[in-house]
Amino acid sequence: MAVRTATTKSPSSTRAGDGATPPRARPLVDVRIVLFTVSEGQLRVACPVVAGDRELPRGEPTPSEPLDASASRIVREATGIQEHYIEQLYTLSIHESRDWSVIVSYMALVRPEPTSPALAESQWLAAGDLAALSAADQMVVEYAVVRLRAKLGYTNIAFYLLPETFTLSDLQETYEIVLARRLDKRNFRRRVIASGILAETEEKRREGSHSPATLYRFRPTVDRETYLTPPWAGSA
Amino acid sequence: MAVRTATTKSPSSTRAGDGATPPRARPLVDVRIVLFTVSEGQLRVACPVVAGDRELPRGEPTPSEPLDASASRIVREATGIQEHYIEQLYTLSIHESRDWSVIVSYMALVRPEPTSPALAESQWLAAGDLAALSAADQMVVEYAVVRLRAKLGYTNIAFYLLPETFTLSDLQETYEIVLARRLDKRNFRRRVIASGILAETEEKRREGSHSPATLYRFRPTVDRETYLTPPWAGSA
DNA sequence: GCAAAAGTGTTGTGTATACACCCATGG
DNA sequence: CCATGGGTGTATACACAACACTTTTGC
Repeated sequence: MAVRTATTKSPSSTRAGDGATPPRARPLVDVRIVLFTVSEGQLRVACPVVAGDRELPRGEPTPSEPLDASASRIVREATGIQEHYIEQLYTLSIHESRDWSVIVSYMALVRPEPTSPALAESQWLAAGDLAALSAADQMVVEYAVVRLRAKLGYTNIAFYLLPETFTLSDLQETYEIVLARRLDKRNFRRRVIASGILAETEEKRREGSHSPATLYRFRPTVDRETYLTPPWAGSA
Repeated sequence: MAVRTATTKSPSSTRAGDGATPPRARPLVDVRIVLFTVSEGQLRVACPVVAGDRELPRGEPTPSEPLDASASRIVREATGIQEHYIEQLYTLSIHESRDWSVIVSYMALVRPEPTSPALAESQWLAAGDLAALSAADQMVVEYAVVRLRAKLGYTNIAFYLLPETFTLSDLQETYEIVLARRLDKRNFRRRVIASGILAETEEKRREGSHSPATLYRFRPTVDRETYLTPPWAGSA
């Protein structure tokens, strides 16, 4: 079944900077980030208040950065937080308050730092209660949650939601919060141990009236995150 | 581990159209599509020649279309072909010939039409031989191939690379071409039958000196493609 | 009658799930 | 001594891979 001969001439009418065609109006490129953390038993999203409205951290890229670096910078500028993981989600074109924007959405994760969280607690919304956000922002968050849940299954990503060392129960709790369902303790432990991403530490944590729990850390192994992330993720 | 109080004020310096900040230079939003087909035993990519160079179909979005519709229109304008499937890949910011562009890349599929393929055969490059393309375009194609291969495994996507009806051998051949490896006939047939995505037709195809082969078609069932594709894929 | 592709089963191996009890500790 | 969470094993079902021969047809 060959693709046979018959040339259609038509391109170039929409070409970029070829001088012949007058320059078009350009959309605003608007990078928005869904920054997650887990705190107080909930999956939360950073939603700073800007001009009275809650919104996702957002901003424009600059020519001198790779796009992923722009996203990271925008997180920092909007929240004062440096995320621990960031990944692009999707790009879409919308109209919002008379602007034409191309929104490039990102998902980012930050560990619940015990020290200086840099963003008031009130500025974190539970992922299940997004009514305060614009429709576009809600859409982006919903999708980010889907992606985050999916990626828990086949990557190390939970790493970026936990402190340096943690117990297996901490890890399981994080999974359960993000997935919003209970997991079987024995199966969970077996799987996560078998996967080899954890290293047991010497220490144990003793708290409460029960056996002390072994602390683990994630192996810095070259990890499984490179699955559906493009090779260039982070060029200029 | 609560996220505690300490507000950092800093956003809004990078905000969009809030009049206070002078308008920044905006990048060109450049949509590029990797349009695949399978022909003559090869996975091929549409690379029309523009101004003497081979390049991926590309163009700018307009305010009145959803972004995915822009991509589809650009395919049509650049190749004369209406693709059968299209999906967004990734967005990145690059400098190419003095322009600052935000490239939004797409993967599209078109069935090898027996009738009027609308693009000269010479304008299709084998996916393994991309030397004629720019570095940025090669990067995009490489990634599209990765995604296409991955998606073969858990979606109906091969549907869009085959004619209406086809034999199991045709289907297997398409998989083998895209994946660039051989598959076991019995396992392949069992899996694909068990998945329930195929419907047997009445007809058989007789060609060559051997038994006639049963023709199948894909079930129009609501399909598995909705996995990692965001819910809004196709809004305004 | 022979070349060429269609079609067809079984077995082993690994992976995911369901499920319940004892142990160490602090108070 | 008791309440709390830490930690452990087994049986079953399912998915996947390896593997070879018979049948139908056109020439």
